[in-house]
Amino acid sequence: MADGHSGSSEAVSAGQLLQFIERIERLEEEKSGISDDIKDVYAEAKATGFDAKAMRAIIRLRKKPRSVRDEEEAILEVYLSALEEAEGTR
Amino acid sequence: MADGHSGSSEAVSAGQLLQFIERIERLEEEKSGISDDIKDVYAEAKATGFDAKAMRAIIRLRKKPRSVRDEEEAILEVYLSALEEAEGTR
Amino acid sequence: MADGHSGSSEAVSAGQLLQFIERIERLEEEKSGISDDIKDVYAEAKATGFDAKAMRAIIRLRKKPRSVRDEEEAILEVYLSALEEAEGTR
Amino acid sequence: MADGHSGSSEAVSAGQLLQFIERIERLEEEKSGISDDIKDVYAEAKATGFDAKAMRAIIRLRKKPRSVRDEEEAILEVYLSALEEAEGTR
DNA sequence: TAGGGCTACTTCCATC
DNA sequence: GATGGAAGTAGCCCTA
Repeated sequence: MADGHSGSSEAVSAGQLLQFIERIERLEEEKSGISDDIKDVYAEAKATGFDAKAMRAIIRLRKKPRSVRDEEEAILEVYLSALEEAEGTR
Repeated sequence: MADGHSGSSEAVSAGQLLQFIERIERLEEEKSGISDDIKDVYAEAKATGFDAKAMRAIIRLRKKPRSVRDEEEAILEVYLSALEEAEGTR
Repeated sequence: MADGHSGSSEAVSAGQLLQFIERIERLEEEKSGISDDIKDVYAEAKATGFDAKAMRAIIRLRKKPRSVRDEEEAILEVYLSALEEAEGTR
Repeated sequence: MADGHSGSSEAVSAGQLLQFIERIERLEEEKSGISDDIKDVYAEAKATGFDAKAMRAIIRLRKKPRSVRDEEEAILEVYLSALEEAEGTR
């Protein structure tokens, strides 16, 4: 064996592990680069006179429609059944 | 019965529901008060010259049973040596 | 000096640190106990026939009024100004 | 001008705002896609027999510059010995 | 084992 | 420039 303590299957595992780690690290780098880009856009918008906080609010709103509909429908149902039950006490 | 659809069992349910809700709300208030207390202690410690981050690390360490901690460290070591090995083969 | 390496100020510091740590740990224990109580209430409610998810929705709703009002007013303002501007393009 | 209150500069602003918003939304979509990719890699690694938690720990370690890591460990050690000392005096 | 809820951390913004 | 507070995000756990 080439080195003092490793057989081929451990070598394979070690190599695989390293590959996984490095793939993740590359992806996280990309992700972080995109986060920076987003920051830049906010900064540019701010420099143009826009309010970042308000922009975030808008983006949040535009993002919701799907999730919001789900959640608010659920809440509505809850309210409705709660009301039905509460009306039973009158 | 006064109205067309509610009987005493719904009344009971609605009352029970409200009681459950209110018990939970009281507990959450307490919990949130304690969170505030914890923040206060960290602030006080910080004012005394201690490093909050390190304190958090210590508390985390003390929370985990020794055996768990040892095992996690062991796995980590194994992985780290595997990576060293793998990097050594390039 | 009593031991081989510590002076009284270090002793004080060490004692203070320990006290801070233990105060926090006690508070976290209380907090975690309350979390457990909350879980118990949910479990009890569930056993009584209520839907925990719906209960959570209700509690969320009842909790909001303050924060919601803030946030949704803010969003409303944003929307209003955005609309004012967008109308300028017609 | 067609309406009573909007001039070309508001039109420009509204258009700019929309452009900023859409740029950000596109970037956030990319970011979220990458997050999904990362999850996939962890899942694949796990299926291969690796422990995701340990992998995260490694990635965290590799991300911090050696100097930072050393310093944090040093502080932690100091605090830990302080605690040992303080507990020894009781 | 996948999903959702909870917790904790980090990052960002506003204030002094 | 620092500090505190708030928001968004990631990791963990527990249930179904």
